[in-house]
Amino acid sequence: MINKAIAQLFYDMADMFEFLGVEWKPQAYRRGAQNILGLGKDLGAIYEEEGIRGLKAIPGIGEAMASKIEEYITTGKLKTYQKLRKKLPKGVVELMDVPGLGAKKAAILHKKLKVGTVAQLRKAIKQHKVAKLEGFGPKSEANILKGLDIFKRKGERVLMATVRPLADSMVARLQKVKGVTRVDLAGSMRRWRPTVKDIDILCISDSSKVIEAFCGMSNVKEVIAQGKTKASVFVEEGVEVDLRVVPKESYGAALNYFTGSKEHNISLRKIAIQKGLKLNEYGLFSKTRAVAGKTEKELYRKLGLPYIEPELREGHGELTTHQPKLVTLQDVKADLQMHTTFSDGNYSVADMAKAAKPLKYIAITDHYGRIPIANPVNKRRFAKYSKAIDEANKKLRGIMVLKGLEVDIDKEGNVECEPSILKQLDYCLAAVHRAFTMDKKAMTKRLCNAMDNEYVTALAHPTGKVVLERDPIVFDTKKVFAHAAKTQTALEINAHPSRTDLGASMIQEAIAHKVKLTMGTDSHSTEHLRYLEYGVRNARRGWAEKKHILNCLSLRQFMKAKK
DNA sequence: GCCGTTTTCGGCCCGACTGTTTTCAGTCG
Ligand SMILES: Nc1nc2c(ncn2[C@H]2C[C@H](O)[C@@H](COP(=O)(O)OP(=O)(O)OP(=O)(O)O)O2)c(=O)[nH]1
Ligand SMILES: [Mg+2]
Ligand SMILES: [Mg+2]
Ligand SMILES: [Zn+2]
Repeated sequence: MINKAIAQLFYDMADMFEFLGVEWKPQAYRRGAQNILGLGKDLGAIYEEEGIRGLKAIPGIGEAMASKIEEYITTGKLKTYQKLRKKLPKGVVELMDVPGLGAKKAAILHKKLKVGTVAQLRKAIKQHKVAKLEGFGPKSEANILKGLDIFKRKGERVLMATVRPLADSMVARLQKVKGVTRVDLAGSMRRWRPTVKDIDILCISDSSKVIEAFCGMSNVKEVIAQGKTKASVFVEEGVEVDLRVVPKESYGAALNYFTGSKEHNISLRKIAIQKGLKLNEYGLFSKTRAVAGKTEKELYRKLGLPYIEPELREGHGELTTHQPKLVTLQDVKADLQMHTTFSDGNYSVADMAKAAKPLKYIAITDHYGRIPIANPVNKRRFAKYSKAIDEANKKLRGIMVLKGLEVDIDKEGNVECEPSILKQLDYCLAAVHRAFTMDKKAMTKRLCNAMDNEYVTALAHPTGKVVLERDPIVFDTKKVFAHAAKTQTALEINAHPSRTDLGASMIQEAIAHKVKLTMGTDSHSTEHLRYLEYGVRNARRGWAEKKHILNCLSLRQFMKAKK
């Protein structure tokens, strides 16, 4: 999709406008970018079908941005962006990425000291030139250095799954503090974003004692800010943790505020204004009288809205689109991707099956083919593999093991496995494991060819991305999703946190194309089976319902419904 | 730059914490 590229250009333009002190355009461009990301439909397709008018129908996109989108679609360039960029090279705007430096201060540094990069900023501080500037002082220098050396750069993110245990333990520690009656994870963690910038924790307490306890925790390396109602710390684990403390009667409003997203919050606050009310983290107010605040449900109701699930609160149309009943973990009856000692897994077929209960069925999908690193099953070892699954099924009670494989797709889209083997499978995953960079057209053809194979049940981790590490492969989503629907090939929601593939927006797009989805944890050990919850949360973020995911079916129905 | 059944002009979410500002701007959530 071209959407991401255009949204990024708009975000960059917003930063540059902000740096230049231009009013309102930053907000406007960010809103436009945000809404483009939440579209679930390709801008190119919209332009093709409905032209400029279609583009202007997108909220936050008017004359100016629509014609910029048109320019980018037709020429692949954006003149306004290039002009701005010429004036403000990346290094200059990146000054705003230093914690504590915003547009105003960055602009002063650039203007008065000719600082154009982070390295030059460091040098200026060493010469104590910064402290002499108006609006700066000795503490500013120290804080900027801290920001550079200790804290993360703005926008730097970590995998949510890696910090979740830390977050849970900090919640548990806060629950033990005297006077604290409730603690919740909030922010992007409560929304189950695959990556997070920080850990946000909300608690109820009438005293600010909890703030002292929080800032004094053993893993706190640096206290960034500490006040009466909130504090921010940087912990040894290398992440920022924000705590917000409110009284009981504000808890619903505060949980809503701190869960976000920012865009969702702003939309709710605008609705409040329209109703002559005011919404903040303490409650919903008519003049000074609280109309709601204790619970989130009450808050949404008083705003005339249904309760919105946290996973949907991204400012992606959740207030104007009917919210379906989203899939839940209990709906999922099976885990459809995992590995055993037959390839690169650490446990036997029976071990994985027993650990996967109370699921009703699983697919063992060991690697097949030639990648030596994954110790793949091959033609010679397949009989033994097949027999092991049959034997396990004879002994197992309450869970059924499907015979699967994860086979490679070659550059042309051929599935690298003999039909004589494929036809013995209950469930065949095909995946791109090499040659990730290809021409878009060729990649699209490659995936469509693979789906033409009558034995391929689903494409595993369809985009091949590794979160924060490897970019997705590039293909024409419209063509691939249409072909998946046509050939009845399912697309996988790989639940492993570092895959999260398909991701939320593509899940939404796939559903719009009537594509069937499957879900698998890609477990290589029994420990990984719990990642199924991440898969479900990701599916919910993609607005998926039970009916969209094949492994919500009973085994019998699943066998009938799959390709 | 975008938007509107009370507006085509005048708004655009609202509050906490920090530092050098002697009364509040900047940054952030
Ligand atoms: N009303 C309002 N709320 C905000 C604003 N910025 C942040 N919040 C709220 C919503 C956020 O979800 C919550 C936590 O802020 P964070 O900066 O930690 O963002 P969030 O956790 O959503 O994402 P992250 O993964 O941390 O980048 O605070 C804002 O400008 N206005
Ligand atoms: Mg956060
Ligand atoms: Mg935060
Ligand atoms: Zn794979």
